[in-house]
Amino acid sequence: MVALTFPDGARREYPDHITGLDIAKGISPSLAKRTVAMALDGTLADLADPIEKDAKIEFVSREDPRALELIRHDAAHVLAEAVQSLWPGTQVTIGPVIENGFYYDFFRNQPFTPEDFAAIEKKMCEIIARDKPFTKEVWSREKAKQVFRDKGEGFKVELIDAIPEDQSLKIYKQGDWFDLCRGPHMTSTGKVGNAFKLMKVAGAYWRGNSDNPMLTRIYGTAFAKQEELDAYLKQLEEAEKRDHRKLGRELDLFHFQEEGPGVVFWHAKGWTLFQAIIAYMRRRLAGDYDEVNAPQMLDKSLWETSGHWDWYRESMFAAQSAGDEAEDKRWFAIKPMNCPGHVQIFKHGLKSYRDLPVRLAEFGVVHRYEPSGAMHGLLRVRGFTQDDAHIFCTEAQLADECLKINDLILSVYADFGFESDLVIKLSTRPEKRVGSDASWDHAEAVMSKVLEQIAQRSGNRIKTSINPGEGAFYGPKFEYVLRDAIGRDWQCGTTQVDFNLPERFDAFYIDSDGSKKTPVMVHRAICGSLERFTGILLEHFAGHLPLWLAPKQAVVATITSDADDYAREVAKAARRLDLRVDADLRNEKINYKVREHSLAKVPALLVVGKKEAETRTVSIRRLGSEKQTVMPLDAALASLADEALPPDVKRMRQAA
RNA sequence: GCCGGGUUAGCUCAGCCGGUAGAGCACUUGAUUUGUAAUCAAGGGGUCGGGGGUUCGAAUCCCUCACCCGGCACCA
Repeated sequence: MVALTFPDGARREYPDHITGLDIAKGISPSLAKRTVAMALDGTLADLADPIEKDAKIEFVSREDPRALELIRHDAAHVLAEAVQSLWPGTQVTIGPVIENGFYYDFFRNQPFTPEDFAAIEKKMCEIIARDKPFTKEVWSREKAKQVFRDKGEGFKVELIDAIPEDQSLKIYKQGDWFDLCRGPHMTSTGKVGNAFKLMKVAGAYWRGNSDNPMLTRIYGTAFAKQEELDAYLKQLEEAEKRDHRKLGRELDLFHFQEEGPGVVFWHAKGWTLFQAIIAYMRRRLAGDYDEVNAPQMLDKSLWETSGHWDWYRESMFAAQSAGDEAEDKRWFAIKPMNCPGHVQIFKHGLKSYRDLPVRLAEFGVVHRYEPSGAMHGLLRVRGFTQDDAHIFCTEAQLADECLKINDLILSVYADFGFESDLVIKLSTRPEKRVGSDASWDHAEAVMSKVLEQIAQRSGNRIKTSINPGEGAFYGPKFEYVLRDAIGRDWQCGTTQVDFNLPERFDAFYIDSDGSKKTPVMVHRAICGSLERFTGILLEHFAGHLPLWLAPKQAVVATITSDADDYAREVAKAARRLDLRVDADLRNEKINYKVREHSLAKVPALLVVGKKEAETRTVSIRRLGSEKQTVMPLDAALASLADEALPPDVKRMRQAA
């Protein structure tokens, strides 16, 4: 007998091997009908599974949030059946559920195109309408391999070989069609419903390895209800509207062109925004860091010493004299990182333990030859500016330095409007690395402890996790992941502990006992790539930047030319308060001007007509609002100037 | 880098099966002095991404290169 506890707390005994379906039927036929799966002790399972031990049982209906992944998973199977019935000979591989839907990878000589979607979706609807039950069978390894081999499904055979020996092989049938799958599934294909949509096709390597054949992946999404699907599609449209590449063009911030793949042409307004971010970061570093600047190009020998030449040569740019007759035809590497340069600065002159920690910061421009397919607007470029720093310290100072960096990172993110849903990941030693296991053991131990402390100090507000094998080649790292206004995650900051580079470069300090010691080096970035961070900010704010970041903070717009002199006066007074202001004296209707500056996302419009000129007031209209507020000029400007203060400056003023 | 799709005026896009280019916005000029998201009119602007091929004839078909987009792989 098994004892099952129901959600209402009732506990009943049933014979061994009874299935969820039998129990549901026993309770009521309507329950059995609307139940698509069950959860045993919180774990989803097939409703037809026999129950072998005592558990808490819940019947999951199609509307249950937990059913969503089942709907999507089942939809992936339906997709696979549809594709194989339309194009026999297409091999199936895997079809998992992902964040916003599902995909299925197929192998076929002729890739699919979105034009095939209509036919596939039609076939999927047929399969769903047929409403065949999902049934599960457990096959022996031999039988499964034989069956799939006979069907010409080579990829499935490979998958079977990869399944650990102690796991049984489950086959799910939906009518005649079947697939190897770990499940669980709903009771029948009809439960998928019609709120699904195929989204896009893409190439994807078999098992994620670029040495393997390329498969065709079909992405789709599915929801319990049509309204949810519609809402999701709407949300995608919204995300498209805040695409920073679109905003960059519309707001005249930057552009790219063919001659410079992956390098940004910053226009005046974009550069103003970019510089506002750097100016903010500089203020945040003042007092703790020394800002330096290391050369853009250095003899490649330095990169050989650091290990970058070995590790990343394919991803580096190098330059030499363009003259055929030049005496010095050495290769200079254009810096892909600032660290070797900073080590040279540290090494210049003898350092005492009393000098440590030495914190060298640089807003250095680095170049990396990113794979052509990786480039993406500002988010992935070949030339970018890092808010980089390297801290040279003693072992004893290491943990404190990491915590100090953490404090700075969190407070910077908060100032930019990223306060919640922060995740910090610890990436540990990769397979390919430099340095002894002992030094990695040590570095990882220190960082694990620091990570714990960070989580504790945040009151467990910050989530932490481990990324095994994802560390840099010279040391483990923390990765700071923030979440934007529409729920997307971005990895920005990083803290990397490095016991290797200082040693490779023979960097040392004189300890209190007069001996030479190798310092520990911490690499850290807060925004990471400032180009990328600018792109993230644009998408986060949908181009509607807070006043302190907006490149054009206000426009003074006249209604008639009678107000021209006054408008000039207003603009001048605003500039005296360090506001970034333009005057729009064109002979245009105020409607026209309002529309134009609103589209340009200017945060504040100061409209002046005859009335305002006579009373020395301005009519303020804020972006996103139709409301107008008439205020005396001085008060209006003072309030704007106050709002335009960067958050750190505001804090300092308030403290003073 | 790999797979697929794309590149037509400053921007957004049309141009069917081959017959040497079009719209709206923007721009320039003129008129309009206007009260909170587009005033009217006229005008200028493209060797259809580059190169090659097929053809009497190519924006259109084929090849190739570059760049862009969606994924994959990569991201010191």
